[in-house]
Amino acid sequence: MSSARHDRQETIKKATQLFWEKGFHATSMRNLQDVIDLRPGSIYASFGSKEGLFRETLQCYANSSLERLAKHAASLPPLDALKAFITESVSTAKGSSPSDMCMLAKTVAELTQDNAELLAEAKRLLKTIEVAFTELAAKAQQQGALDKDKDPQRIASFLQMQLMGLKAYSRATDGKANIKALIDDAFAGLS
Amino acid sequence: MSSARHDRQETIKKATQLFWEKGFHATSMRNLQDVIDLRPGSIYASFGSKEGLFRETLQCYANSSLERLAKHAASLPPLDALKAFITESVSTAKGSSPSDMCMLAKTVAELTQDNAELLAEAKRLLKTIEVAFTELAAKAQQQGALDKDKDPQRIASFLQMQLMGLKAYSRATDGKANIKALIDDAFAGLS
DNA sequence: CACTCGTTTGAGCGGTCGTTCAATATTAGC
DNA sequence: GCTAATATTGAACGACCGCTCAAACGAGTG
Repeated sequence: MSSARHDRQETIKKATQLFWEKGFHATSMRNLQDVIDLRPGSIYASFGSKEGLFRETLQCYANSSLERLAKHAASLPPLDALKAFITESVSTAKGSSPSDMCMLAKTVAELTQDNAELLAEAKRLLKTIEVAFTELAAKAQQQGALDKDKDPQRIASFLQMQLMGLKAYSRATDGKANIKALIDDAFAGLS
Repeated sequence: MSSARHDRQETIKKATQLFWEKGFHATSMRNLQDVIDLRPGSIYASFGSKEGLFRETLQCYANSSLERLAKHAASLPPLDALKAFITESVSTAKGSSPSDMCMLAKTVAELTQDNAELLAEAKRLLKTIEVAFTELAAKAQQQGALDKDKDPQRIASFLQMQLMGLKAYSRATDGKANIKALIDDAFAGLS
């Protein structure tokens, strides 16, 4: 269980791509077997179930999102980092990435109480991203880039909501819409 | 085919509730058979396939959305009607309605090219709602409630994006978030 | 009431689903 | 190089999927 012959991280990455593209229900185990090149026994020995594997892909996705955000925060002022992160999230979603949607938002949209644990996990991971937003918003206030009378929490939830809306709208319009204008409008009330 | 013994509209309504709640893939025909109280033969005689029935539920959902919007537009100034519609869409979604999500946005998020026709239909219906937004935005400009140098098309797409984001965020937070504040923030740039 | 013809029924089809487990292959320790 | 321990394989399982169709039903007509 602990020392697998295959590269666990690599396996999760490949599974993430597939789940992200097709969603939980539309992805079959046989689909996964082909993509991650493992037979059912190995998958179940490593991850326990389809749900178990999916949970790890959610965490993988959330981690890489947080890393992207941190990368921008390291080289840009907080508010610019937030805008850069959101712009990147929405626009890179148009081409190379599996779906145009946020995988966590897509999961929250798809799942019901029939998969309560996965639904709760996706919500929890979204919250961790929002917390990172809150920290950056607070930092922006300290640096005077943002009104100090605004609640950083409220700004963070607003940005999270914008990100969800932007990705969903981008997908609904096949990226034909003027996304850049929409992002500018979204940030208009802040800067 | 044309004269069914069951109430076709009532059947579609019930199916809409179920599809809206669980999504296309997670809703089984046996599920539907129970809810709409028809046996498979009748369903296939009336709607042809699961996809055919789903398509009609999408149209049913879009129509009732457009009717709600028209209802508000009949008794309120254009901009207030838009805000009332969005507020209603997001807040009624918290309780009685099947999902907290917009059924069309949920469908666009869930489906892939494996169901290309349904995906295209959901996108098309979203666009019809956006067109209604555009008309109201233009009317608001004529009445001086909105800057005339803003493109009504751009305002409409912004509002559509906001609506998608609000519903998705509301679902992700179990409606615990301060949705009213978010709506105010969303409209802050307009009024 | 008998006949007609479109509607409804529901058992059941072929296929795919997530999952299991005995058999096999691979590695690590001596 | 043998053995014990562990990872991997893949055929197969029961359950459920979307869907079909011969048979039963029932409203309208004469």
